[in-house]
Amino acid sequence: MSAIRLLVLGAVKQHGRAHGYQVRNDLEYWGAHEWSNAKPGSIYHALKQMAKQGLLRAEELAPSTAGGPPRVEYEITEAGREEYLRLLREALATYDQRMDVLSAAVGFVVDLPRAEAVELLRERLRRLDAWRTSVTEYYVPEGGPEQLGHIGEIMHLWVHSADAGREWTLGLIERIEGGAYTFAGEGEPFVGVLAEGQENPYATGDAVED
Amino acid sequence: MSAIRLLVLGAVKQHGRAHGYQVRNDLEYWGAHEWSNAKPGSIYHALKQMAKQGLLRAEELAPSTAGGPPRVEYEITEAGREEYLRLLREALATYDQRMDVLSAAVGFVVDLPRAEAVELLRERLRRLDAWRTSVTEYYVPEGGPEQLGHIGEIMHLWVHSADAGREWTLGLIERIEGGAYTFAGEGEPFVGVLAEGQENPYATGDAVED
DNA sequence: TTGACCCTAGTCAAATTTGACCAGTGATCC
DNA sequence: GGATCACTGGTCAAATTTGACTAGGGTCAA
Repeated sequence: MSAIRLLVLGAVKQHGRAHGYQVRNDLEYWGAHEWSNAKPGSIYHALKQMAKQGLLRAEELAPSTAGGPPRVEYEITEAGREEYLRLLREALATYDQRMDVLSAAVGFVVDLPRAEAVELLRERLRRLDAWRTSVTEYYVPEGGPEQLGHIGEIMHLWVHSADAGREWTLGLIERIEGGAYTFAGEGEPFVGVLAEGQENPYATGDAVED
Repeated sequence: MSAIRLLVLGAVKQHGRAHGYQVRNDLEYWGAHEWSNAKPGSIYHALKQMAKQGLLRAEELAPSTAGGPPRVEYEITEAGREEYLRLLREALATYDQRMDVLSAAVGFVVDLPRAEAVELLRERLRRLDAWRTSVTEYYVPEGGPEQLGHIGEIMHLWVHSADAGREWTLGLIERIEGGAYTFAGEGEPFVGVLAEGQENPYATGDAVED
């Protein structure tokens, strides 16, 4: 699973109604072009595809404001809302060592109730531990890890990465349980989209290197 | 960059001469189907594509041993060898937070001279540090990180991940400088391919979960 | 006033990736 | 002795991703 569907669904949902360029702009505002595969082609493709699958409702507008091809505005459907939550839950709970998916999920995590967010992160911990165990048990030959030669370094990398992921997840759980942030049903949600006409402070900056 | 080209080039190179299924088997032996996008379709596609680009030399054989479509055997060309080294060096030095690419690179690192491997890992450290700095500098708003709300957790994740990557890289450099493993030009290289007829101890096991 | 840019809003072909499927061969089971 | 299952060695269509390109309009200085 790539992060693009989650990002695009989330952007359309937060906007209420958006055309491709707005989504593209939001993702740039979030810096997503730096840490995910949010290229224009991918975004427009995802929009069209999800509209075809009933996750979004598309409405073609006349090319009024400017020249160029006619714009299409999208709204999220009920099925899209469900898919959004499904993707979000999956991204939080699974350990697939993909920072882009996890980053996107963290950005949307407050769309869930606080208790559920914590429960999903705990599930993440369980899967991380299971993975760590299976790596150490499964890939260690009888003669000890030295038998593997430099290949053992790959295992080392994985275990190290699992431990780092564990630590970060624990910290996040702690902060959430400690009352940080505003989750679903707790008041004014955090707004992360650009209003119409608002300039993007992060646009085309001398940004994070790829 | 995905890891598939590096993996396939490396497999063909180690084999000297290999057909698609052998490559597929080697990658499974290395567990690559667990941690990279090494599906059959990707492997066969990469072989054909790289043959078209002159990185591999293809030779069609009669469908002798078994039925089914005629097999194609591949050998690495000089251009392929250069591309292999280029991909390997790039994968070691760049910080793109993709575990699959890094894992593949670690698996092949002993194809380089020891000193070069260390130098590439040092470059990796430099880029990691640069990334960490740009994240903390660029994404912190004037009012302090609290302004970001839960979005700050994404930054937190990145910094945490950069620090973990730094630590692992430092450890690896230390072990390599301490004389571990056998690098290019230092004697018998580590053999990581399945000989003809050798059974694959890791095939279709109850493997690491995805 | 025109040429050099940038901004908006996308399109498109090519490359890659996914996941399902296919067609022989050989072994095993009952 | 026929069914079935696993292994070998792939193919193929569909989905996705990439990266370059398009086209109209505005701005701004020479």
